[in-house]
Amino acid sequence: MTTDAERRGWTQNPEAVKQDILAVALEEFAANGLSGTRVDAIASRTRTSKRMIYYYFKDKLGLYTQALEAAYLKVREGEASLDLDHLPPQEALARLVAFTFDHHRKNPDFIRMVMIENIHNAENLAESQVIRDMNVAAIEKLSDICRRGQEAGVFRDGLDPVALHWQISAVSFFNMSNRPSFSAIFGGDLFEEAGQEAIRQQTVDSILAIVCAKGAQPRD
Amino acid sequence: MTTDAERRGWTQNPEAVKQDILAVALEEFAANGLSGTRVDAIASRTRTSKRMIYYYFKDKLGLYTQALEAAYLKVREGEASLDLDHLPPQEALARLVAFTFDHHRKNPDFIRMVMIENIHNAENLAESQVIRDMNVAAIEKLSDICRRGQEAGVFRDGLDPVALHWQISAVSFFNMSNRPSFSAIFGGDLFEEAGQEAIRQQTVDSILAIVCAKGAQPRD
DNA sequence: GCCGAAATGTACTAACTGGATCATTTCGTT
DNA sequence: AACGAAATGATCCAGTTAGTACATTTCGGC
Repeated sequence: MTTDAERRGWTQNPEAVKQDILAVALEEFAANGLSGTRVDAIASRTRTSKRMIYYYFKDKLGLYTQALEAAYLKVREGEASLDLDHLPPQEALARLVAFTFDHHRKNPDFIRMVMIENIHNAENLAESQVIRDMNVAAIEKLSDICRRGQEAGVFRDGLDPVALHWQISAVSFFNMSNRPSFSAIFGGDLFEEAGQEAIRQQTVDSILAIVCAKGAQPRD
Repeated sequence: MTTDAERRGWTQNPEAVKQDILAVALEEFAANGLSGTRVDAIASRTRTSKRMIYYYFKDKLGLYTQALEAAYLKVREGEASLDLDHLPPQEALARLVAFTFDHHRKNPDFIRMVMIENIHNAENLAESQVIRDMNVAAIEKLSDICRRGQEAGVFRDGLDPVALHWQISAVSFFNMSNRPSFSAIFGGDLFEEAGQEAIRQQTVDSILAIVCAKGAQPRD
């Protein structure tokens, strides 16, 4: 099927142009970093021109910021599907950890954007109210599980959901972010499928271990 | 005291010049990334000139590579002081984890260099035999503890020292690398002194939990 | 004290790169 | 169908930056 754009020179289509640019920009920034990315490189991979980048996104940093938001948005959308309310607390937590681990694996561009943003001290991320809101919401699932676990007496008191989230994120994130250096040094075994399953299980176990009340049953 | 260099124009001092350049380069690369760093910026902070950078390090990438090696060297030197052989396995492991956690905190430049290197898929790191050797040696302490723990019957069988090291590194590294984004989103409480002690303890606990043999005493 | 290689300083350049300018086309509204 | 705002294309430019050419100084060995 030939679109209008192909038949004639071009058609006005602001939204599609914006999305086209944004998608390419995300890939380029994720691949090359902020200063490493060339605006011309983005433009040339686009169906439109550099002119439009500046028209819609003001400047390189504006484009980068929106690409960052797009990355967060995409990843948080993928999390929404997870429903754990019907599971007992231990099982729910185990699922959440395993899911988080896998979810990070499936979103390398997101990981790289966050890495890059951290290199820049999260200065752009800090400006984005959108991103803060998304993430604070993301921790509610975990808080909920903690509360249920404590009410059921299977989790210990004094749990800090943020600290738990911190640890879950740490391993899930590091697994992707430092894969190149880690496997360059220690070999790639851990990043084969079998290795990944092992460290995912190890992660689940270690998280469950620190939340479980003394004397409570280990699950399974 | 006035040195010869100050009295007259300058003195030949290859080694000092090299080290001067390298120290500044490490700071600049750690702060700004590979493509974000300006060779002129390094040169101007040096007691010497850009000319010497190219004289001793060939090009920007050569300088970067050596700065990376210097960062690794410095951090691995700091680890050598740790002696755990006289401690019982559980205690030794707890100490190693806590030490690793703190050691990462004390070396932000190293963290940032590794982050940057991972952005570049560890391509330069992979080339460096020096770095690989250093790191493989670093895991021996851990292997040793595992072996002792298993012989004493307090650690479970089938431990993988590399997987353990992976998890210890993950939290210790993430604690520094993602601090900007994490605290932008969730606030900085975890990175105050009290918060850091809490998550360090949480890390120690979670590692001990996954190595301990079923039914073995929790330490303390 | 002199000679040559190593070390250093100064000035320059060619290429790159973010961004701007100018001109043109589309298309909803009237 | 004409008008004006929005959207797009084609070029250009000024500042930056990695890297170099050329000249000079130091200093150990003889």
